[in-house]
Amino acid sequence: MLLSPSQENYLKAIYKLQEDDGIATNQALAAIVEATPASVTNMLRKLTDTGFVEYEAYQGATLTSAGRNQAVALVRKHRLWEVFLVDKLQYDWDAVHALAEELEHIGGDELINRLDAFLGHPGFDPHGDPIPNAKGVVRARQHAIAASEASVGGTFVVCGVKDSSSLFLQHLDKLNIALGKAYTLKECLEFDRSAVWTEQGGALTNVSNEVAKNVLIQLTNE
Amino acid sequence: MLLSPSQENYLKAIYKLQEDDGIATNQALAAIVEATPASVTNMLRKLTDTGFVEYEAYQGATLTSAGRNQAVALVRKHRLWEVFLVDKLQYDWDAVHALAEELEHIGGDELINRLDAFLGHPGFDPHGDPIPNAKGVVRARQHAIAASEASVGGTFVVCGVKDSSSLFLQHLDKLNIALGKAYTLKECLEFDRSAVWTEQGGALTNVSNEVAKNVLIQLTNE
DNA sequence: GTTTGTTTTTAGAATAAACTAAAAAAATTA
DNA sequence: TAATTTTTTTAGTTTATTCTAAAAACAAAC
Repeated sequence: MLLSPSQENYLKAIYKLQEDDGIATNQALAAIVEATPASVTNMLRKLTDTGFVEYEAYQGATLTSAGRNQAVALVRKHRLWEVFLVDKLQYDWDAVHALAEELEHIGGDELINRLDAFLGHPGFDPHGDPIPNAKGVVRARQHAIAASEASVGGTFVVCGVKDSSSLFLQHLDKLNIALGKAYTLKECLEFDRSAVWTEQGGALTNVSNEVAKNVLIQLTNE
Repeated sequence: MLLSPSQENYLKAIYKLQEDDGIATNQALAAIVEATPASVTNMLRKLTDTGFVEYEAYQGATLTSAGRNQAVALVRKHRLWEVFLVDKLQYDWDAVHALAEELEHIGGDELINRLDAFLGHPGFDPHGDPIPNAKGVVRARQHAIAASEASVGGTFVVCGVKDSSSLFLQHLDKLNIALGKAYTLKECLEFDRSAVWTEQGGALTNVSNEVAKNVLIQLTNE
């Protein structure tokens, strides 16, 4: 069964919503695929007919296993292309999403498996999100929590972001926060719930709670 | 002005026909873009309205300079992606056309210029066709003639193909003929106009006239 | 438990790109 | 030149995806 780019985007959107919220409502889907709720109803019909989605009026959409396979394959393609763009073409991590969004619809398994091999079978994309393998298995990020959950004195490594919008990623660039960097949480400021992080080198960074909530970290025992 | 993949394909087709035959007829276009002549008429209208094509009923289509710029940019994208697929992803040269056909519609100048740099600014694609530079300048292949034009005793290097269909390229693979290889034309056989080529190493290859007409060579003075 | 408000669906229409079949123009042949 | 063939265009449909506006269903609040 061959899917159009548009249909693929719907499957990806349903997948994302199911992962995040458990339920894919019509309106949430409309926001993601940038269409009206009426268009979403239409497309869900079609995807139900072709067996990728289960959907009953007013009940929201669920992926069938065929649908989930497609969605995971798309996530894999998206994230591998992002790795390519950052690692090989030197793009900044905040600039790759839109291009990967186009590239993910190209070719089939052959292309993406070759790309995967060329990139050295990376486990994570430039935002720290795990890359499903060729069989569609998504390895969960272990021990990742939001930086806002850390306790004073704790040490951690930045391993991902919750928000991967350009705006947020550029903000992290300005704060000089990047994946893989290690910090100690020095203190939490009562006034605005912002935090002070120190790098190994000693540099101080003031991190707002809004930012900390969207940075994923792994605690280190040291 | 933003063009759809379909519109881009028409521009590329007109460009190709103008280069090869001088004139882009409705029917020839239909064959290339795989549509009916009626659909071609429709699209030529639209492309005329948007200023990429000059077209009057029954007179065939011509690219405006805007149209030619677009077409050359597409050729550049197509050929650079082919280099990527062969050099980096280890595809065979007969397998890359279809994928490049999809990839060429992705992204803009930024992406393709980064890809170009990553590949080391290649001058030719895997079939020996020249790659237009970022300014749209297409360097002509110098001294290239069809292998069928060589004279007995002459030495030459294979530098391209006229036919880049999968079928033909796979045939060349079977004959062990590849770009960059040097041969001497040993003899021409009267009976079926086939030729005998010898490699430096001494290996003999029997080449039909049909094949020789589609292999491009550069004569070497030795 | 009505009323109010939100979400979803229906119904009908728009757009892009393709199609078929028939008419018109151009090219070729007799 | 007239007749025939080929090519191109016109006219009217089709398909996929989207839209708007109105109706229906659901959820919440009084």
